[in-house]
Amino acid sequence: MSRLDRSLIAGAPAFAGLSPEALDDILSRAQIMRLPKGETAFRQGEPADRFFLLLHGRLRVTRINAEGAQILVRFIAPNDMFGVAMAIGAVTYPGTATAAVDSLALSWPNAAWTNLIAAYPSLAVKAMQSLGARLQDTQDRVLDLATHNVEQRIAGAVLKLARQAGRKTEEGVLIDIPLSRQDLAEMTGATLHTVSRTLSAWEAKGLVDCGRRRVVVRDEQGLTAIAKHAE
Amino acid sequence: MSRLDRSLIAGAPAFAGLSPEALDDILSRAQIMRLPKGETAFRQGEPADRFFLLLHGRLRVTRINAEGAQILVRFIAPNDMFGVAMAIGAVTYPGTATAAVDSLALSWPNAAWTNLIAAYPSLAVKAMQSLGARLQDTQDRVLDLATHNVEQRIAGAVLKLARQAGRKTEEGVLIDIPLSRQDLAEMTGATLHTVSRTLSAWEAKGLVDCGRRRVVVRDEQGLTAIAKHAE
DNA sequence: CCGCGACTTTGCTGAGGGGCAAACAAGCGG
DNA sequence: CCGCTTGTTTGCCCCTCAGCAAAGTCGCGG
Repeated sequence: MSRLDRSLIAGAPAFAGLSPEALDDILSRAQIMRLPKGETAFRQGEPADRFFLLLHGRLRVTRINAEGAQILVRFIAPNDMFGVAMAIGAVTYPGTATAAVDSLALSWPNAAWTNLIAAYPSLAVKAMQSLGARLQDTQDRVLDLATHNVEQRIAGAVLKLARQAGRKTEEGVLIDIPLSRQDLAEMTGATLHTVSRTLSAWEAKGLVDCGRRRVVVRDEQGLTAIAKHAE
Repeated sequence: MSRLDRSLIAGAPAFAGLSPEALDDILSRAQIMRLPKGETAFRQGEPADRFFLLLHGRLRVTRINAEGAQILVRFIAPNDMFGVAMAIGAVTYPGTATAAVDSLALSWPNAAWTNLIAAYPSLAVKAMQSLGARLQDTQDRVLDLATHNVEQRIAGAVLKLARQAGRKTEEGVLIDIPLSRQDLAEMTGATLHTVSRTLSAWEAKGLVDCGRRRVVVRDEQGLTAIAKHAE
């Protein structure tokens, strides 16, 4: 088995500030895995036996309820840790993580978690902070759902994605993840029909430019205005 | 200054399993505070310099956005820790905690957090788990908002409150917190008008019995049916 | 190069529920 | 015990948006 180079994880905030030896130690317990587009790292309800770090690509995390309704919880970006169910005391994964594009991840067995945070306490602090940030985000989303209408919510979601996964092009900011109308609907609590209608209207006004699973933001200002205060 | 007795915090899950000496040590750095009904432990946006443990009473945590829209984030029960902004790397409190009834809390300066988790690592683990549970809860709430209609959401909220703060009476399960229509509206993303109409309809059907800031669940089964599947 | 499946668009309809307005309790302080 | 503040109820209107239906399109796999 070829050794993994420590540069793989040096960029992850969770491991920031650790010594090269520590990184090597951490890496020595990791397993690398390829996740071709469409494949899942784990599924909701499965026993949570490993945790992960995304090296490359993007994952989509979804959550489904008893009635079969689904939401898109978040996109995972490179250097994000995910599936840390053990840390939060969950025995099963609370969602499903699917590769939105061909991706590459490291994974560790759950048993490594306890050892690692004992050896590197900063890891626990970082994990808690990222959990806290996600809690804030999720609470903001509740506030958004409770107080904004659909058009405002879609605008907010698109702007957020543009910030998280935007790539500048000559036409505007391209959201660099395959993003269907259905995805946007599951992010905003709308139907794909309404999302489609809304994007069409925006396209007519020159705010965005979109195609099959593709959205380009042309007028960030305009969208921000809609997100804040639908006139 | 009178010493605080360790029995005060022995019941808190965060401190479960610690030795009496540890509890005394932790208590020695704490300050006790009375929170008469209506008073706040902290307000959203204030610099977060202390964290808390509720000893007695109930607190209501609210969060408000730039436009002035407000949601009720959660109720804090005795033995819950709250305001642990430092642990999650927040410099200001992300919400406002107000006493819903006369309450009693302990508080520690932020500086104590680092010392405490270093001395008692189980505290960090517990904190992470409770944070994880809250994240799960909040994500469920997003799913709820995105996929259920208002009546289902109100039913869900009432049932949850009955479980968290219910007290059996001869008429049914009384929710033992002053709970206005407005509160329920802020929990479910509805208007107080709609909440009022819904409760009136339920009262007519004998599902609940309610008055000023008071709700009694008479037919838990019936409410559960509504929450799951509005016919 | 064709066919099929996945994704998107658009029209129509109706109901859920928000906004507004006003009347109505129920405590609380004086 | 009265008046006022705070919380609640209810009616009416109208708009947003989901539901249903059906017709495109794009692109991949054979």
